[in-house]
Amino acid sequence: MSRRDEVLAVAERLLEAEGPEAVTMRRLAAELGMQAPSLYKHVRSKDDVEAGLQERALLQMGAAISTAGPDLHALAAAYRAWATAHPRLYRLATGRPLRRDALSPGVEESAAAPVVAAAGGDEHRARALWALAHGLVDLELADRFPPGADLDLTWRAALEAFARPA
Amino acid sequence: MSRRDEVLAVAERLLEAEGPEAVTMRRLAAELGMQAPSLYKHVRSKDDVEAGLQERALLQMGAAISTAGPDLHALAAAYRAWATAHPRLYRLATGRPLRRDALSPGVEESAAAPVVAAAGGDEHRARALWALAHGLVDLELADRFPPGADLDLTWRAALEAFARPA
DNA sequence: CCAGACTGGCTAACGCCGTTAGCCACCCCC
DNA sequence: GGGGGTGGCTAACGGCGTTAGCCAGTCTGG
Repeated sequence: MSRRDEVLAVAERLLEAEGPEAVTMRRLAAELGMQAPSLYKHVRSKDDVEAGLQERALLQMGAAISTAGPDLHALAAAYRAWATAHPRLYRLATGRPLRRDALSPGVEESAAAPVVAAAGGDEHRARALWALAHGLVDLELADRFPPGADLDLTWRAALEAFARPA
Repeated sequence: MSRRDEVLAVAERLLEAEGPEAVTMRRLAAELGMQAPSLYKHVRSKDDVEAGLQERALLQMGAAISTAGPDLHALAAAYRAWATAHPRLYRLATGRPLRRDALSPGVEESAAAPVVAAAGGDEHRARALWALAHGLVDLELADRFPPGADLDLTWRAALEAFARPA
């Protein structure tokens, strides 16, 4: 585990526990028992830290949903479960543009593969399904749905549209 | 137009023209020909400014999509058109939690009404449709789709699932 | 007609932020 | 045993949101 990964691990823990405003260079450094400028020996910038968190999120999420198999409902459940278990990491990862050049090769594809499989290989259907899941999660995490709405039912209604054969 | 609304108008213009990092209290003040602390005579905090922008976005977007009528494709096109015409305002508005207490009453409902209508009155279908549109827009604005993907086709594929009768 | 309050500007300052420059102790290898 | 890389440190800069405190103008009630 490189020093950079240690920083990222601390950042992830801090982000999830106390929210994005707690993830400052000074705080990260303190958590690692050092001073803020020393962080720059392991990490290029704060943006670099966030890019690292984004990649971590992609990896974790890809792993989580690839265990679900090709069933649409199982896949959706896994997606939703991971996102709500790591809400701040999810929002940080999807909230910033994807830096493909800073990403280890293959990460993006392997995270997308289960979705494409569940969509029967149709890339447009896969993207639509992904967008549906992301939209539901994102709106839920941003408290956009009226309080008391039964989101289980909403997910069922949403997936039914996709499950129905053409 | 109250002084607060003037601040919000400048903030919106600045946000869309130069991005969120340009919307600072000092910059806003300069744009209005005053010093930063004077802003606090018209606005409670920067968070208050962002809440105001969120409400503005909701109002504008509600107006934009209510002109589309009950047709699913027209509604989706209007939604997508507004979001891509005001990408940073869209992301700011959906990126922060909805402060219902700071919202003029009725704003949320009237923005949601066209979607519910297009979904045939089914609230779960309406939320799913909303999430689908939001997800597509949000992922596109965050550069998550592979470059070169034909998003028009993706939107068509997505809407077909919802248009198909049960 | 004038006194008082209210409005809306100002300067100075605080504590935080990310980041850079420059320094130095340690350790490993030739 | 000396040289260079590694990984800490302090000091500092400019920018951020925000507060305190001040004051000129205006408007209003007696």
